[in-house]
Amino acid sequence: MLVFSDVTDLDLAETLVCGQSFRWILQPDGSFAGVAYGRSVKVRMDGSTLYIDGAEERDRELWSNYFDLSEDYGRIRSEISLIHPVLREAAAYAPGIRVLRQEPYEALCTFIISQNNNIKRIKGIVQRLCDSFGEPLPDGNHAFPTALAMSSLTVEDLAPLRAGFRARYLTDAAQKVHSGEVDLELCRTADYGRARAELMKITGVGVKVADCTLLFGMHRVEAFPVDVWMKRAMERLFPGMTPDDFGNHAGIAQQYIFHYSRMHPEIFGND
DNA sequence: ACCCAGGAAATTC
DNA sequence: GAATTTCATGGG
Repeated sequence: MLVFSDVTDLDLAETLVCGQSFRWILQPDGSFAGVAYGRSVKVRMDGSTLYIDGAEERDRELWSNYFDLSEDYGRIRSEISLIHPVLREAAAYAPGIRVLRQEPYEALCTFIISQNNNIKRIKGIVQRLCDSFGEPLPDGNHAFPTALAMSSLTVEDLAPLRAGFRARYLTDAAQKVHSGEVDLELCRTADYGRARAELMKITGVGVKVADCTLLFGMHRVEAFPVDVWMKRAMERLFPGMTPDDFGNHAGIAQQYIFHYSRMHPEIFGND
């Protein structure tokens, strides 16, 4: 059991099941069970104390990194709140959202799966992908499969996932990442346009999936993914503004806006 | 039966 | 080149 005290600006429900990660499952006792970096754990908060059950002391840095605990989200909220009053309201609405630092290849695959899909079904496909091809862990869960493990699979092998037309996108991603044709490490440091173009070499990766991969897998917080929800939110809440107007923490602003929009569907109703 | 879902490729105009 | 259609699958 790992314990982090004095944790602020973290709400597990807002952060783990709001559509940035697809492997966390709410348990009957209120904790969240999930796997990251090949570690299967259950996490819960009590006040400002974060408990990670099943984690080892030597992984303290790994989990601190995963939850981005060294970042001061209060300061970031203050800064982005100056950009627009509605952004201030969205950030204040769910101040416990953090941008997780997920594994790059996992973020890539899960957001390939996400296209023209809904979160519930995305989770099911990801679950079957891990159970079928991920390394088994001591408690029966499975790590996210590596690009190596997936590189030898065919679309027929992936049929049980019921991923539909996305199956061939996954095999293409696995092969290009494993071969090095697509360099995920380069995407961490290259200038943004270059990083995005690198990911878009993969069939099935367009601007939006690339932006999500960069934001959630490489922690490129300048990314501002625009999906159907964000497009509506931009039109209704931020008319005339573009992603460039949201600053160097645009990705964090995006998460506040995305969550706020989904929690207020009436904003977009019958015009 | 119809529409939509954290889009992108394929086709058509 | 820009606009439209198609792509599997499942739930409402």
